[in-house]
Amino acid sequence: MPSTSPSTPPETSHDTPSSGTDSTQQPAEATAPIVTIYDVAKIAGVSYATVSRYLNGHPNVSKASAAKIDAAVAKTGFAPNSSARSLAKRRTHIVALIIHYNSKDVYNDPNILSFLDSANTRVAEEGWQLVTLLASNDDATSNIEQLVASGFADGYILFTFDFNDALLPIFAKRHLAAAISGTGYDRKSICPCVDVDNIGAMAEMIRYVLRDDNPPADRRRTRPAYISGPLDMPGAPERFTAFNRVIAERFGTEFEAPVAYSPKWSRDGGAQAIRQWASDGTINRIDCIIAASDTIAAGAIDELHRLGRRVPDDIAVSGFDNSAAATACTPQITTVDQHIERRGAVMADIVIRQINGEHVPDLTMMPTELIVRQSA
Amino acid sequence: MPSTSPSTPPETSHDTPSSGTDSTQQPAEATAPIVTIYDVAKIAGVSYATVSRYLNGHPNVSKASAAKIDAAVAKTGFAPNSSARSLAKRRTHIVALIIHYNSKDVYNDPNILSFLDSANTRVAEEGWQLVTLLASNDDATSNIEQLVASGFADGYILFTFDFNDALLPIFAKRHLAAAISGTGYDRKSICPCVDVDNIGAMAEMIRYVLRDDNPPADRRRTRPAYISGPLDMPGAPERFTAFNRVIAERFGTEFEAPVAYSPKWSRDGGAQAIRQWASDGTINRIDCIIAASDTIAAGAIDELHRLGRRVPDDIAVSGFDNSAAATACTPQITTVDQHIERRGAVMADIVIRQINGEHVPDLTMMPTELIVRQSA
DNA sequence: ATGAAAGCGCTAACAG
DNA sequence: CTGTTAGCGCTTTCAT
Repeated sequence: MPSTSPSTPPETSHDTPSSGTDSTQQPAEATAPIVTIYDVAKIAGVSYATVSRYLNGHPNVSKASAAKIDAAVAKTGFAPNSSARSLAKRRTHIVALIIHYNSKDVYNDPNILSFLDSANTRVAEEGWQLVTLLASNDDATSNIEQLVASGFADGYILFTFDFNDALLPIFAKRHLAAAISGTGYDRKSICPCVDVDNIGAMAEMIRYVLRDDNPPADRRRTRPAYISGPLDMPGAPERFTAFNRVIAERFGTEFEAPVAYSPKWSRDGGAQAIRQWASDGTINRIDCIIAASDTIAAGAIDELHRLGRRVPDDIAVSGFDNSAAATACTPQITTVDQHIERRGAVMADIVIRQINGEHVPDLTMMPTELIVRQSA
Repeated sequence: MPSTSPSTPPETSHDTPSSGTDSTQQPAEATAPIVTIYDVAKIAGVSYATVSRYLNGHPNVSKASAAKIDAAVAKTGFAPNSSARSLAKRRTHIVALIIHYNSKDVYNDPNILSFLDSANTRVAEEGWQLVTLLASNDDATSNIEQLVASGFADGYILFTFDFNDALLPIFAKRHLAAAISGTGYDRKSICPCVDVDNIGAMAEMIRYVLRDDNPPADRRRTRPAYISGPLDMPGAPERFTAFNRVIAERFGTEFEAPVAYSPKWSRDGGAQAIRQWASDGTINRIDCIIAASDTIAAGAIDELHRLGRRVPDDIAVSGFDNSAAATACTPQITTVDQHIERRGAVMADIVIRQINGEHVPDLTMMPTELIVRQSA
């Protein structure tokens, strides 16, 4: 009876639970009874190839079969096993978003969640799945490295990598569908970048803060200072360059503006800069602060308040990002909107197109917008 | 020569790229040449079963073979395909963390990232992979439903589901390894819960705010008001219950304290409550506000400042969570630390233990801590 | 339109 | 210690 040829594949455990006597109710607890495509085929009375075809939307399946299959699927609650499917199709239909941060720093970036949501939505539209991997320590990072090498996903979105990131080499080596946020990496050897024109946008902001056509003469800002973001992370060097350029152009190359370096994109970095400037007297020689991000600006404003300075009356402060920190602050922060909530979708799109074999640009620049509020 | 018996399996495309002449450099571009365990076996000169054994840390592999395999792996950059591995082992080694939020609300929850980091670290320790799925819209949610049914992960951590969540039924139906954050679901039918004693913790806070042993007599708070979180989400009902109880116990059951309902766990909800109370005069009849979360408290404080009220001099405000919002505020917020940064690890642990077949408690309560700062 | 057969890349008994 | 033999559950020619 068991003809050696697998006309219906190996009848191992595949058999509807109790095909006949359903008397002895098992003690339950058992792992969910795996229902396979063979079970469905048997119940529907068609070959499993037909079930597969139907489920994958192939044209040639009769209405009769379709109906029977629908019924069987409904009855069994069948869902095709994702590993088996991926193995057979050599496509996982997964796009992985890798967030690389040194653990606690993650919390300082108010942009992450909106970026994530944006990418998630775009990928979901495609019927694929976005999964987020958090590389926040060495363990996690090396696991992820392994995962990437194992073909876990069809494409990758890289977020917040510093220039020396341990994960970068694997993307440089293997030719994977990917996109990275920010420029300044050794671009050719990695993957397509998406960024904003940090230099242009920051320059616009600084010119706005230093504007002399608008406010009353006694409010014109002439003594600027800068708080930089971490220079080993994308965006920070460019924004700093913009500051140096505009200052040189406005006040001459010999003009020396105070500069502080925040080691992270955090409120704390902003607060520390102010404390330092307060202790060395710099604070009395400046009338506006250009901060490299909203969080840094917010931290600075907090500390200025603590020292009894009024913002913007005594000193103006500008930010960058238009993140939640900008509006949660009093006064609300004048900033640059880099539309981070669209960046995720744009990057997802670039990855998807690569997966589909399309060509994508090496560099995509997204627009920015000056948002004038009360802080500057 | 091709002996029909698959001693070395089907020699389809498996052959090291140019095994001999490496003259004609291909135009590159091609998809990464898939290197399999067969390639490694062939190069190492052993059977692929031996390679598999060695790579999976089985005891019986000779040093000689091991060395040859190491060399072959290094040479080829081989990494076992994750789909094939999962299919054969019937284990994905993936734990999925599902975050369910109505899109933009995600940004209002400052707890997410620290929770995520905590879970991520715990899962990575195990050598498994945590992946985060964001159910922020219908598309994404139904994709995730499908994914869960397809055995995408070995276990699931459920975060921020409201009581009527569309994803809950699938966990109730299939018997999956999972853990959910918060109580108040129809527990028996879903999965193990992890929570804090919201009632106890909030009661402690309220008693602290209303304390009469500590502050000068003219600062004793006797006219409390409450701003509730969204009552369809875990935690909110319990905290509200605590308020009602303590107030009744302190001032009698007929005492009516003003109550506002924030539709989300957001700053905005706190601000709106204050605006409402300002417009109807309630604001003049209260001297302390118990807010259901730090974000709500922060929004309330902002708005109070805008109205020229001093916190805590004119009115005290307390929060809950000890999130970043609590310290980013001036004055810093007196709150309850629920150690969300440990919750992720605890939940991950519960899921892992289920996967390993261990028994886990239906309900795990985590400790809380009253954090006294300046706002109350 | 549908069944049979082969195979995706890997693990895991089972014999030696 | 190692090779052989079966699958894991699904997709995809290839005939029919």
